[in-house]
Amino acid sequence: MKTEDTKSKILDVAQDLIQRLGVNAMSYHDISEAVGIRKASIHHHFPSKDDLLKELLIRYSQQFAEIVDKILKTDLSPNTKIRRYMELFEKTLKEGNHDKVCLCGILGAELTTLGSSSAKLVKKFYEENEAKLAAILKQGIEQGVFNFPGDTKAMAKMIFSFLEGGLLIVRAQGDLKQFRSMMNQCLKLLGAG
Amino acid sequence: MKTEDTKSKILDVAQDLIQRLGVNAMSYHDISEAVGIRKASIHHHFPSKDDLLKELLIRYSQQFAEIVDKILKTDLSPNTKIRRYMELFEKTLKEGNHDKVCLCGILGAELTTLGSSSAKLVKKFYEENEAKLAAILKQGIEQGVFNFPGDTKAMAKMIFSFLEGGLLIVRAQGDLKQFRSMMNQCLKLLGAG
DNA sequence: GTCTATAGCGCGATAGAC
DNA sequence: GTCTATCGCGCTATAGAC
Repeated sequence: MKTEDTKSKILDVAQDLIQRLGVNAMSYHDISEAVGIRKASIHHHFPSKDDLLKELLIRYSQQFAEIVDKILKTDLSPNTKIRRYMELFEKTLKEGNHDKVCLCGILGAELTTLGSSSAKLVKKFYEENEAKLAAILKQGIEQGVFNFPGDTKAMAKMIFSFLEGGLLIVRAQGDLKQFRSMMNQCLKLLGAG
Repeated sequence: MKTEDTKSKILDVAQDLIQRLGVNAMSYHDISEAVGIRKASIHHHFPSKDDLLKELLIRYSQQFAEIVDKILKTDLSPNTKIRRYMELFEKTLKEGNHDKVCLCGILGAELTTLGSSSAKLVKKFYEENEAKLAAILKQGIEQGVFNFPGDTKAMAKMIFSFLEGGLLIVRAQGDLKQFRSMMNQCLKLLGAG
C-alpha cells in the first residue's frame, strides 16, 4: 500500500480510538488490528506514539478549522452560524455507537500526561475555536440579532466550554437529544429566538 | 497505622493523582510513593484498582453532595447559591499547581475504560448535580430574581456542562481568572445582575 | 498490616530478514 | 513497506514471611 494511504488510514483509526478511549487507553496493538497491519509497521510511519499524536492533532485542527471557516464566510445569519457550529459537536456524538467525543476535549482531560508540543496543539485548538465563536457573537451583536448581557469573549469561552463538557456528560448519560436541548437553550440565551 | 487512617490517606492521595492525571495514567506505584508504604500494602486495603476507584467515587460524591446541600438549605438568595456552587469548581482549580479538575469531570473522559459500576457512579454524580442546580434555578425563577428564557432543566445541564468543561479548558490555558469571568457571565445570563 | 519477592501480562520500541 | 522476533520496562496482582 502507498505510504500516504497507510499513514492516513492509521490516523483515521487512531483518531477513532482516541475519541472513544483516550490516548492513554489506546495502544499500537489496537491500531494494528483495526488497520490490518502489524505493530512494527505502524512504528515505521510514526516512530513514537507522541509523533502520531502530534500529526493527528495537526490534521484534526486543520480539518475542523476548514469546516468552521466555511461556515464563517457564508452570509448566513449569526444565529444559523452558531447553530451550525454547535451541530459539529453534536455530529461527533452521533457517529458510531454514540460514544465519541471531541478529540481535543478528551485530550484536555489527559493534558498533564501529554508531551509539551501535543499539549500546545490542544491549547491552540481551544483558543482558535473560542476566537471564532467570539467573531460570530460579535457579528450577531452588530447586526442586532443577538442580545445578551456581558462580554463577548467570556460568552464565547462559556459556549465552547459547555460544548466540550456537554459531549462528555451527554455521552455518559447516553441520551443524545439532551445535547440538542442544550444547544436550543444556548440560542435562546443569545436572544436569538 | 490504623486501617481506617491508612485507607483514607490512600484515598486522599489517589484522588489528588486522578484529578491531575486521570485513572489510566495513575498507578499503585505513584500512590505508594506519596503515602509512604509499599504497593502490596495498598492491595491489602483495595484489592483491585477498580475497588479503589469505586470507594473513591462514593466518598467524593458524598462529600460534594454534603457541601452542596449545605448551600441549598441556607436562606441565601438563589443568586448567591449559584455563585457558591460555581465557586466549588473554581476552588478545585485553585488547589496545588492549578492543574486539578473535578474528579468526575476527568473520569467522564475515561468513562469507556471504567468498570460498569464505576461508570454508573460517575453518571449518578452528573445527574444529582444537575438536579440540584435545577432546584436553585427554579427557586430563583419563583422568587423573581432570575429571569432567563427557555427551560430550567436544559439551563441546569448547560451550566453543569460549562463548569466541567471549563475546568478542562481553563486548566489547559493556565489562566485561572478566565474561570471566574465565565462564572460572572453565567450570572448575567440568569438575569441576576 | 506491612513487607520482599515475583508472577504474568501488555506496552512502546528496535533489529534485521524479506 | 511489511514482516517476525524480541528487548526492556512498568503495570496489576498474588504468595508468603514477619
